[in-house]
Amino acid sequence: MRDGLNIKWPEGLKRTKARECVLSVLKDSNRPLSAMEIFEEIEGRGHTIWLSTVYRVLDAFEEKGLVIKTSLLNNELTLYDLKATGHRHYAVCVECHKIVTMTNCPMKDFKPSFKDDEIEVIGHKVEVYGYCKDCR
Amino acid sequence: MRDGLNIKWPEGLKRTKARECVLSVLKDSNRPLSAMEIFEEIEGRGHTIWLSTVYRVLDAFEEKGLVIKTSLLNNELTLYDLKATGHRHYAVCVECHKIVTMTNCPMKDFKPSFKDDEIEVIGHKVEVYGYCKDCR
DNA sequence: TTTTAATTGCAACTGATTCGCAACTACATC
DNA sequence: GATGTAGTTGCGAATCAGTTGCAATTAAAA
Repeated sequence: MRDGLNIKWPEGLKRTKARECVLSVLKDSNRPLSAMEIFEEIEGRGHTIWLSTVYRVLDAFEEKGLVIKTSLLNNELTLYDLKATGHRHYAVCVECHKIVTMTNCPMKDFKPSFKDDEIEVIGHKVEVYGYCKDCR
Repeated sequence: MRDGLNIKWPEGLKRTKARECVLSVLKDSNRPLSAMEIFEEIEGRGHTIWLSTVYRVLDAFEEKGLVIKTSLLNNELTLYDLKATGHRHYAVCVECHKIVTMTNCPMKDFKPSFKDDEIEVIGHKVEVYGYCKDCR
């Protein structure tokens, strides 16, 4: 559960039960979730939804900038989180796949330089992997 | 084509035609390649190979530490490169998917801090995205 | 209340990757 | 050089996360 997120319903999206459910699950989670986890949480709360609908809702939310999609561990994990939680990076335990939020960002004050072209940078992704307390 | 890579044949792997082909294609490329690109390049050179074999060879090479597998753009791209080219990161053009090598690393001299756990860091991945010269 | 475009339920599909297994081959041994 | 055999590959079938098509449903504008 997280409070203090100021989330406005994205313009142009109808307020449907499926979308409310997905948004609510994301709000209540303190970590990014996979589509399957979101699906199971919604079912667990006694609602009915289809996994394909979860994907479609997440796509729509991502397009509206409400949600960020992140893949970790070379595609083993694809996770979704509210953008309102702010710019952040994650560390993944290679053993148990626990996700730990990083509280700083290496790209702050860093200027990438390139070899054969000059890239106009619009974003970046940082992923740290290692062992969590329980797994080492 | 790249010279100066000191690559020794990994211990415990038989020297087969399929593996020689894959290794040679990786050596000759100046950028990371997808399994499909490697497959097509081998076919283009007049050899025969199966895509599943390419995957198996790449897996074996990765396990032996000869090759590094990297996924970019949330799984849109999965690429393989020789580890001998050294520690490096890539920038991807979100438009044309051109891959540009970064010549520096933001994680050098950076100490990540974590929120709910202490991760023993064993590695990291950095991905920069933006627009290349041709696409902006 | 009516209208209608957006959304969902549902099932079938896709594309990248993996798997199973028989046939083959590199290479150690005779 | 011939032989044995564990490791490898050819080949196709299977898998699996995610996507798509379409008819039925629904939010919300009129």
